[in-house]
Amino acid sequence: MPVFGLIDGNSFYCSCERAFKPSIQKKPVVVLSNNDGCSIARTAEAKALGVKMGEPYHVCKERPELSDVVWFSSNYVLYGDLSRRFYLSLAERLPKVEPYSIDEMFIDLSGFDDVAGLCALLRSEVMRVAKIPTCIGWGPTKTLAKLANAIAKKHTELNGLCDLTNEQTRKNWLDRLDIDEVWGLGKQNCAKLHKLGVRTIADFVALPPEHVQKLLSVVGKRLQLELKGQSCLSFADMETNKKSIATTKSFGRVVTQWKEMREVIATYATRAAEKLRAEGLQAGYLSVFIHTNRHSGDPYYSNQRGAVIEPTYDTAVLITESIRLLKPLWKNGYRYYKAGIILNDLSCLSNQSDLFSTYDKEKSGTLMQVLDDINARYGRGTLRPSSTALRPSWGARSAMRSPRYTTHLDEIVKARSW
DNA sequence: TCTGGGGTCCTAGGACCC
DNA sequence: TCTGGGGTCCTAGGACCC
Repeated sequence: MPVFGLIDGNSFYCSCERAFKPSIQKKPVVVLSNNDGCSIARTAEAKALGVKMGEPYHVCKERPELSDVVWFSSNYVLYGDLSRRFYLSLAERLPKVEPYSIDEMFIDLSGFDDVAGLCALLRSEVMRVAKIPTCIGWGPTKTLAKLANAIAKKHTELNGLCDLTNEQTRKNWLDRLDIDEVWGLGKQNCAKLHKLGVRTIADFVALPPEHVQKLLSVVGKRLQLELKGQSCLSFADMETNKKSIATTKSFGRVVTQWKEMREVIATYATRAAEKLRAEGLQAGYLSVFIHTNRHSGDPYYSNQRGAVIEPTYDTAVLITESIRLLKPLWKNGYRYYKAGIILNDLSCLSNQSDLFSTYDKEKSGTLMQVLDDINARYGRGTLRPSSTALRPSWGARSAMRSPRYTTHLDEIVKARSW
């Protein structure tokens, strides 16, 4: 029988910040979203003080009881690098590790005699190598592993481990836990189920499957089977490619001029193209959106447009197409606050020139390779299209970003300051 | 002044085809 | 009076996740 495990980092972004700052080990720590907009990671101490997930920073700042909180702008370069170390320390000891997000991985624990002993070892290794405290849950399906992990996190007396392979143990928990603990049952679905009087996970599991499918589609039906111990979600094939690549960001200040918006879109398209090439992919569908801020009281306007394009990974082509899509979206007089580019219909790139191609793919490939090589060596933005901005005035704020300790030599930890 | 960014999967409905 | 049906592809939008 397969055993699925889920390991995840506790308050991952905060733990990354703590890894290089012993002075904040016991302090309440919060990491903020892009643009220092709202809270996205909180330590237990910060949660105890009442900092909510997604709470705006400008509101938190005014609360006197939060004066001791240590705030950080997000530092994705640092978190990404520690996530890589986290992954490597697991991959060294396990046959299959499937990263699910930056801070959690599914692991294959099938066939081990002492799973609890192994998991305790994995936790201490991740702590040693990446300085990240973790929890591990496991069971016969992914959904149960995820649930076990949530239990381990909440119940500190379990020492970070929770085993749901035993049917009786499982039943005890399912009787006690509310349906909103289930991975995949969100607000809307829980509301539907509450209307039917379904409260606990055991209640949900007891519903007739046809009934569940009618209410929650095949997703709900699958969830129910998974909770019963019948595995429907297998380990993902690591070869499977991404379905979409996006660069969507709010600005550090509102944008009101067409000239600036054109620069935004060119910059985002350039970044999206870099991500695309880093994955060895090309895109066959491109969409662009812009909107104003719906919270600010400004007149709200939001629009989006997409188009099928000849599959490409070429920055210049993607910029041209993006600007073409942007033109009909633009309306003078609005205070724009966010824009984005989304690439879809991704396929592995081929260098063979298409018979009907309107541009020279071989030449484009060479040029992009040179561009990426130079930027890899000398830093992103060393070589860039003239329509883009390197440090634009509309760029995001991140006043409280910690040093990128592990990836930038000039930002390395100082053992002693002179 | 100030409320994230980047993903996945599923469904419905229109266009088009024979 | 009676005016097909079934299939595919594309796109938009909803719900969910971290």
